[in-house]
Amino acid sequence: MSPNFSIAEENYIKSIYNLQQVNDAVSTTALAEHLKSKPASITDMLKKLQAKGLLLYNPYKTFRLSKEGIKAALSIIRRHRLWESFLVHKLQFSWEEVHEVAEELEHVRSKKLIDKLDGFLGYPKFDPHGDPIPDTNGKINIQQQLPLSSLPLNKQAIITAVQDQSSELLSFLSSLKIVIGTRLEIKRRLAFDNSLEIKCRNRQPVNISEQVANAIQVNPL
Amino acid sequence: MSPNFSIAEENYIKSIYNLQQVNDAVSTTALAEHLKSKPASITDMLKKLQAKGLLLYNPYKTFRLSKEGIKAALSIIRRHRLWESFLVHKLQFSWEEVHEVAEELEHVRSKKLIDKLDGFLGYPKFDPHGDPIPDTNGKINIQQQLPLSSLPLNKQAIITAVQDQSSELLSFLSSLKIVIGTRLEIKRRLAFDNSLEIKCRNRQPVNISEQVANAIQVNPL
DNA sequence: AATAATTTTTAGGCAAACCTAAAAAAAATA
DNA sequence: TATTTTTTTTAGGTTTGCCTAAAAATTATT
Ligand SMILES: [Mn+2]
Ligand SMILES: [Mn+2]
Ligand SMILES: [Mn+2]
Ligand SMILES: [Mn+2]
Repeated sequence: MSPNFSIAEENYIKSIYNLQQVNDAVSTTALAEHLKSKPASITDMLKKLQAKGLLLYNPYKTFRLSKEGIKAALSIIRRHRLWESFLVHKLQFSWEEVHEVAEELEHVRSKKLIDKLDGFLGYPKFDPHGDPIPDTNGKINIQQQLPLSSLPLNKQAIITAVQDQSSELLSFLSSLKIVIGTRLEIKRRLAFDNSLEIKCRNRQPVNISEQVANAIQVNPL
Repeated sequence: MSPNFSIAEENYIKSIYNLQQVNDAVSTTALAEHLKSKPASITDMLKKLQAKGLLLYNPYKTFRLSKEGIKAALSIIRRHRLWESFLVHKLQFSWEEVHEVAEELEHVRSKKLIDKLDGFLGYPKFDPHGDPIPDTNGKINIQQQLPLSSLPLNKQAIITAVQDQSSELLSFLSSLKIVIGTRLEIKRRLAFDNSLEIKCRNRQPVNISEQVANAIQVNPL
């Protein structure tokens, strides 16, 4: 059946998947930073993943997940996002607290557990950060979205997702009442620092930095 | 705050706790069998646990958990039994399937997660096998019970727990409709093999072996 | 009490997953 | 293109948790 990966291997597979979504070519250093480890450790693991057929790897050049590797990544991501949904909707965690706990829960490898959890939650399509949840066959609907920083001025859009790396960012957005589904538009863009003045229906406009605008994904109306 | 133990350490602590409940003196070989490893590996870990102050250890003689070690064990057992309850009552697992999955879930170390899960389940006092669940402070109510094999003839009793090591045993009992709360009495004891003929109210009597009777805990009425 | 059997520990090794420092390759710059 | 800088890999080492085989201690038997 489906092979069993170690926790370390799973964390590598998921990180590589996430990085290659953004940038087709993943680098050893980028992955080391993402995983808070050292480049030499990355190389060790790249060789192991290649040996297991999960990675297409040209030493000194590029690497990316094989078909097999992507399948494994989607299964881990499914677990991660379902647990996040459970924590928020059943245990009343707030959206910025769940990532860390899900980072551990995702490694409990029982297909039956995850499929039952999915049903218990009512087969959610998105996690609390707006990211799509792969179904039991690993099918994922990547939604059409762009970073808020690329949205034209005065164009209405709905927030579809927020990159959930940092819980600080998520609680900051919560405090501004900026959540998944919030409708907004950009009123002004400062050339000086690329910060944005954004306006939600019947609310005071607020200013956000370029970095924050990059982390927010929107779907233009 | 509370120190963090590795998964291996947690499994050792829990096994030692369980063994010393039955038999005050735990032996290296017994622990090795319980953990499906080798005596030499046990000795390695005993030294580590002693160094961390979790174990009172006299080489070549006996060992048992320190106060600190018992506290750690109860916390792991709390997690294990709450997850088992979740799996049975929320995800409709059957009682013989849950042990294996809970064996992994128990290692997710987040006090907040477990306390919220406890509330979500309605602060259950017992797990699906009838074993008491320690509360958030580690307090556990050990119920007055004895193995069915020690129950006198013709004395009514209620099943309070079943030792859950083997899922085979649990599904066997399910098929006989013998579950937690079932009221029964022993009608006959065969000296030949110590097997028992047991009778539940308005049901046909059934025969069970000495080993099965040892695994069933009862509370005499 | 001496010997035999059993249990436990020690000695030495291995694999996984990390690390630092050095070497090699690739990319950037002059 | 030659040189410098940056990136990546290799070499060698550590810790954790496991193993087998041998030695030591304990317990059982004569
Ligand atoms: Mn993880
Ligand atoms: Mn998420
Ligand atoms: Mn376990
Ligand atoms: Mn149980």
